[in-house]
Amino acid sequence: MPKLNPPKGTRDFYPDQMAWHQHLLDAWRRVSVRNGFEQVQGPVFETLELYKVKSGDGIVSELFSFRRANGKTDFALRPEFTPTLARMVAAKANSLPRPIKWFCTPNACRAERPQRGRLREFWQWNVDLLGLEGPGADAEVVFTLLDFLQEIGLKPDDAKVKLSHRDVVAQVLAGLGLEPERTDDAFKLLDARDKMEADAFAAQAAELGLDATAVERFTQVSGKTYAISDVAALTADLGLSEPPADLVALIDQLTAFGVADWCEIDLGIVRGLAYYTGTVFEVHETGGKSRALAGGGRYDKLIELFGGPAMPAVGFGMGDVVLTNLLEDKGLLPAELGDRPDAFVFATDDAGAARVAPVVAQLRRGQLHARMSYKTTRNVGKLLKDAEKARARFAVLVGGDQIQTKHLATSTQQTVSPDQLLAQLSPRPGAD
RNA sequence: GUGAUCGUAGCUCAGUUGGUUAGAGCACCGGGUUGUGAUCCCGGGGGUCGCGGGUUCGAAUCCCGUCGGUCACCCCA
Repeated sequence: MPKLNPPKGTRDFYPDQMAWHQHLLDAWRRVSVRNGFEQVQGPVFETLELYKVKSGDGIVSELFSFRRANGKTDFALRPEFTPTLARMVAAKANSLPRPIKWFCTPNACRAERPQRGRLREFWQWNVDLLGLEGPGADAEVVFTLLDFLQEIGLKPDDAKVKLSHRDVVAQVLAGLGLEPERTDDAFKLLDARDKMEADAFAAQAAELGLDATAVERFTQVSGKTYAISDVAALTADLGLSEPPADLVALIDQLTAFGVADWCEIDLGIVRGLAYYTGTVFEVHETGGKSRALAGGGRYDKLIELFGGPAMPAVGFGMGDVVLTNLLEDKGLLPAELGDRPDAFVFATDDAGAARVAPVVAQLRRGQLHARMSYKTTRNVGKLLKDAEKARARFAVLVGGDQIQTKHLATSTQQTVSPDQLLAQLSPRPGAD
């Protein structure tokens, strides 16, 4: 038998890792729900065709695609959730109450070589708000994202939402003399900016037909971030007579949601995707060079593209890999996340051994998380140590003639009758 | 797909110019100290040195190849 390794770029979740993974999924869900989003789910594979709608044939090499033996249909493991979401919304667009506020936390697979922050299988939190126009929807989605970052222990010093707006950037570029049909090329160049030498960037900008002054202004502005309160400086640097209305409206809404201190403006953010139509944003670690923690924006034409009615939409995705890396670096990964037992039951003498199973059964039927020792030793010290290691709230010492409970945090020990046991061990609000 | 770098026990590592049956600490498992979370003691499982060739009387050690991990490029929905 050859070595059976997990496939490249996938992870096995042993109990320790699974405890964190579940904690993360729970946090994503908790934050989504309190922000008014409903959970959805779709298939882990779709027809290959679905993934070509948005991304074209070029996407195929990045997918795990397959065909059944003797089958005629090509399928692919989902590389992202958005096509599924668009398909689901398009299919029932006219019967769904609006706005549509959905979230999900699916896994996704991409056939790329793994590296830091990117694996071949990952989990991604998707939050989408459809059927609602205007910057208020954009801001609510951004608020939800920030609500999570705060929930997980991050502060505005740790990470920032970099906001931009495609129309504003396009407007600025036009003002600098860019031909409208070259706007997409300019977006691509902006997206690649961080990985280019300054003069190479300037040279390519010049190729777009911008003159020297325009290139300089464009370079300067796209490489700079502005505090959300500093739109005046941005306006001046852009040489505009008044602040861009779209940006001002968005800022006003974010301020109303109380998250201005998390946000900054960075017109260099355009996102690679061609389908974004307005607001775009990414979350980055402050000062960090790692890839974006999350990214999203407005995609008002997408539902149409998938055969649905015209419907405005805004959303974002956040992967588990980069986030976990960041939290690990910052020491924010919580320790001891596993499920704590309410009781750890063991026998203190041979007569007690026969009574362990009934006690455990009673506790479990009473909704308690009860574990027991599988050891034959009657060494109470050792067994208590096991109870402690299991992080149980109570040890239950079962002897032939009595049952004792020991609250491990306080070392309070008392003898209880069998019919009192369940009530005594049941968690009370406010207690541990 | 391109490039760099690393592979000895679950983890961190040791292993002398190549030389008997490859070691330690921690972790894990069982037991003891006639028992209450410490300390201590005894015992145990676990490695074909990533894998495959080659050189050699002899390879964890030298050479070649390959696989895997990590990082960067491409791409990033």
